[in-house]
Amino acid sequence: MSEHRSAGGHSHPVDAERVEAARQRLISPEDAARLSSLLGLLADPVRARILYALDTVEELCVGDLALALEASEDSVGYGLRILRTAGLVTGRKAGRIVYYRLADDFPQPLREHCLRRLVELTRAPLDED
Amino acid sequence: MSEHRSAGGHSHPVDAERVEAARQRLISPEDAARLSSLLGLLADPVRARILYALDTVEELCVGDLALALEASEDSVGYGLRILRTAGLVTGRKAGRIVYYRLADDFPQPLREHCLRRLVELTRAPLDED
DNA sequence: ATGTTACGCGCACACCCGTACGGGTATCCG
DNA sequence: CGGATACCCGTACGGGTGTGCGCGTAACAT
Repeated sequence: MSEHRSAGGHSHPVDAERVEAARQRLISPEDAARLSSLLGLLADPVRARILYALDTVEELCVGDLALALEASEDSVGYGLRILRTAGLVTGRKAGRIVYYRLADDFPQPLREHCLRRLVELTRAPLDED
Repeated sequence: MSEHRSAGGHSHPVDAERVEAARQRLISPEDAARLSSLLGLLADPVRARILYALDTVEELCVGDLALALEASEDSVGYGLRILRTAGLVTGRKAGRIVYYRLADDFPQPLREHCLRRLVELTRAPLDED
């Protein structure tokens, strides 16, 4: 059998029950893709810090944000572009200054769980690498 | 001014107060890196589905996992390697079969919030692209 | 009007990541 | 034993990703 051994390792289950159980309660590839792309937005130190900062002070312009994070204005600008494209942040333009804040429809669970609680997780990592 | 314009867009804050407020309650780059690399593990449909599957049926071997997810055994194997390296899953070897499950010290907040609750978020996405 | 500031944008670069493929090892079956 | 199975590993490759740089634009200051 020299097809694509891609999905053809073994054809018959070892634990047919569990396989079936897993199949029923499984998340679809589409949902997984959505979830992944959403979490992927936090999978970058700069973006994560941006969101966390905006969660605490609610409004900041690009320069001040870069200043607060001690990051390059370029990377902050790029991060904001990604987040803006994804619809997680919005920009209020006042003169030549653009004030960014979390979008009104910012996913509350994401805000609550990933931004606020998971941070504490990373702050108390007793072991790991 | 032809230095690195990296961190030197503007030198004086616009909202000195907010900048200071953000600075104090900020997450360090290290914490952000930890959080990001952790969430980055979920930023892949295959890995996310693997973890979710293992969260529901608690134990599965590689082949059955690939079978349940209808994914290639290669990608599942690769995903498991990443997760195993990160310490999120462990493998119990029984004969030639390796049964995987979530690690004992699997971050509970991650399990609770990202795996279980955030999935519901993706299932009721009112808009987004 | 002229220069400066604040920000966006596009380009080029290096880099990481997931996939596919070919092997390799240990186990089970006949 | 010998062959098939279940899985792991290393490699090569295409594609996506973050960064730095220059330039453009709009707004403010002088």
